[in-house]
Formats: sequence, structure tokens, C-alpha cells
Amino acid sequence: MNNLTKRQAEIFNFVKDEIENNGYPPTRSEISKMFGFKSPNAAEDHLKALQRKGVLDIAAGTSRGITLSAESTGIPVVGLVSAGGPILAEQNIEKTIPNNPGILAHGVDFYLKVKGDSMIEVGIFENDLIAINQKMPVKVGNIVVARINDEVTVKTLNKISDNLVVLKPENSSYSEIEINPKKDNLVFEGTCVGLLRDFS
Amino acid sequence: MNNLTKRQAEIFNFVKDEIENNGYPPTRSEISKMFGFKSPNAAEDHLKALQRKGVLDIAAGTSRGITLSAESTGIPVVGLVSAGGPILAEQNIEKTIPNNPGILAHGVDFYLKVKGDSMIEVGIFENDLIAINQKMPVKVGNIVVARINDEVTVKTLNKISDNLVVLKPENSSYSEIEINPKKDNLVFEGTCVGLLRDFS
DNA sequence: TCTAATACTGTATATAATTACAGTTATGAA
DNA sequence: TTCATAACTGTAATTATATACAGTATTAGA
Repeated sequence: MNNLTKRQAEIFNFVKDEIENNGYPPTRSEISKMFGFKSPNAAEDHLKALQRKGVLDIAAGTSRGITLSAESTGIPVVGLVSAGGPILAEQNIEKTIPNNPGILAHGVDFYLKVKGDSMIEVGIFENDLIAINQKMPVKVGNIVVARINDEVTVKTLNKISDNLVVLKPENSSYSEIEINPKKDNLVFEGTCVGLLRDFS
Repeated sequence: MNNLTKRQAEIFNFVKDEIENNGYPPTRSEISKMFGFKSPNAAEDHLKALQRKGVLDIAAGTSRGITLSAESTGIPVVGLVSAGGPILAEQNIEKTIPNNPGILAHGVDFYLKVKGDSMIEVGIFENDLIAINQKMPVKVGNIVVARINDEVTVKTLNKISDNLVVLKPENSSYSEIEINPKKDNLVFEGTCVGLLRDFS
């Protein structure tokens, strides 16, 4: 998010949660009640700040006229880039697509656009979007997004130990990748929790 | 929907669209303005009727406190059943999942849970949910949901003419299905516009 | 045929909600 | 130090909104 203060982030998250849980945005009073403000103007000030910072849109003279701005809504879609740096860096984000809570069993932190055919035997095809959860512990048997020396790849995790990690492509014409995490720089970016394909 | 009158359906759809487009529900005045009512009470009456019929929930004393009820939100997921009757009949609906406008390029009328392996070569696997659009014209080359004499199947449409329709499984161990629409009862239930897979 | 439900108009009012203005205190940057 | 920003309190006013009550005309079902 766009350098919100801690407090602003709290307010923002409350607004977001209220929209998600209630189906409509909160009023200034409801925000104030939640945070113990004695004046609705405290909430008003925060909303204005959040609007200034571009994460909220506020319709004037409209009760509950708060919406999340385009930037703050949506889940980023990143390409399978080989470059270094954080996978969610701005320059990697191709677009964002609306959040869809409740469709997949696990939370989705970002979507990764698949390149290549190394996973076709489990039905992951080029240009599919795979939904990635960054917080789940990586587990043998799961499909993971791994970064090996700044190269990002999607494979099934087949073995994980102190000095050997085995990543298995799901395509019999490719061979397994063996990594020694002590020698090579290996980072797990997340676990694949879903797949989205758009036929068009 | 639950036997709404034509007018009630119009109001309902307006409320639904407003929530989708604005991010928050309309007021009675806004509804009245839209439909040309000279009294906000006309809207109030309709909302009460929609609440009585179970398609809306209304929070008392709350501005814009309108939410779509669980039944009226969400897209149905149906199993690939062989039984006759409409595919979206209540007994076929396994569950509903939240609507996710904007993720797929085309509208989704329902999701179909895939059985079998006849489409694995295009990455459609057993238990995948394929997103179906019922309104798009069926086109050669697209993946379609077809009902042949009360049996529902998912295949690529390879040829369509007055007396021959060819459906092609995307798995080399299966053979093409040739249907004479004049002899066999063939109905296209829709076109596959997306795919959703939950790894869990 | 009677009755309930539908689909409104018209009026009115309490209250829900936005939002401006005037302050206070604390903090970090110029 | 000075100034802008953040994070509030407190008050108040306008307006946005929900919602009741009293009607009327039409339609659909029992």
C-alpha cells in the first residue's frame, strides 16, 4: 500500500473488512465506535487522508459512499520473470484482478502467469494464472514457486532437507532439478493453491 | 430467482447492479429516481417484498443497509450429471460460489464440475470447475457443454452442420463423437469460458 | 366474487450521516 | 526552531435516509 501510517492502515483495513463482511461501507460513526474515537471527525480526517493517498474513493454527500480505489483492490498478476528482486515489485505487476474471497480454499496473495510446458501433466498450461499463497508452509507434494539464484520457477516440491531440495517438473521430457540450498540461493515464493484459466 | 414479479426482478437487478458498480447499495430515493417513482415509499414497498421473498437482507435503521441474501448471490456449481431435466435445476446445484466479476473476460452463468479425463490434453482435469457461459453462440473450436439425449458432456466442438455435429475429446485414447442432430436430441448448454482449480 | 398482494402517490418525521469549523497534542522533517 | 502532518476532541448544522401512515388502482389467486 502507498505509505500509509500504521493507524491509517488500521482504518483502511477496517473499512475493507466492513465492505467484505457487511456488503456496504461503514459510516464515520461506525468507524469512530470501532476505534473508540469520541468524535466522528476523527474518522472523517482519516478517510480524507486515505483518499489523499489514493487508496479510497469517497462520494461527497453520500452516506456510506466509500469505495476501495482500483489500486487498493485486486490481486496482482505477475509474469514469470527471471530478474532479481522481489516478485511483487511494481514493475513486475502486469495487472490486478478483483479479489474473489470464498472461491478458493486458501488465500491468494498473487497470481503468476505461467510460461512453458513443464507442468502440463498436472494440467498447468502456458498462460494459465496460478494462484499463489505466500504464507502457507511449503510442503512436499505441493506445487511451489521457487526462486533459484534469481530465476523463478514453478515445480512440484519432491524432497526438502538441509542439503538437498528436489523440484520435479510435471512433464516427462524434463528432468528433476536438484538444489543444494547451502550452495545455491533458494527462496520459496509461495505455494500454488489454485488455477485460473480464461478461454478467450 | 424465487418467483419474483417482473417489476420486483427489475428492482432486484438494479440493486444488484448498483452494488456491483458503485460498491455500495442504493437508497430508496435512488431506486425511486431510477424507476421514476414519485415516492420513496414505492421503493420501500419493493424492498420489503424482496426481503419477504428472501432475496435481499435489509438492516433496519441503516442507510444503504441492503445486501443480497446468500441464495441470490453466488454462481451455482453443478455436477456433470447424466440425468435429464435442466442442468441448473435445484437438485443439481452442489453449492454456489461468490460471483467474481472482472476475473474472466466473459460472463459466467454456472460452474460445471468435470468428471473423467476426456479433456486432459487441454488441461481440463477431473474435479476442475469449468466456467460456463450460456449466452455465447457456440462456435467451432470452442469447448462446449453439450447434452446428447440427456447425457451431458464437455468436448471441443469440431464441426457443426445441419446433419452432423462432431465433438472431439481432447485425449488421444478417446474417439470423436458424431451426432446427427436430426436423429439425436442435441442441446448446447453453453461454452466454456474459464477454468478454476482449487489445490487443497 | 372476495381477498390478498402488487404497484404505486403523497406526506411527514425521526434519525442517520456527512462534513465544516475550531481546537489540542505529538512527532518528524526542513 | 518552525512548520506541516498526524491523530485526535468537541460542537453543530445541513442534508441524506429510512420508514411509518393513509390512500388509490390493478391484478391474481382461492
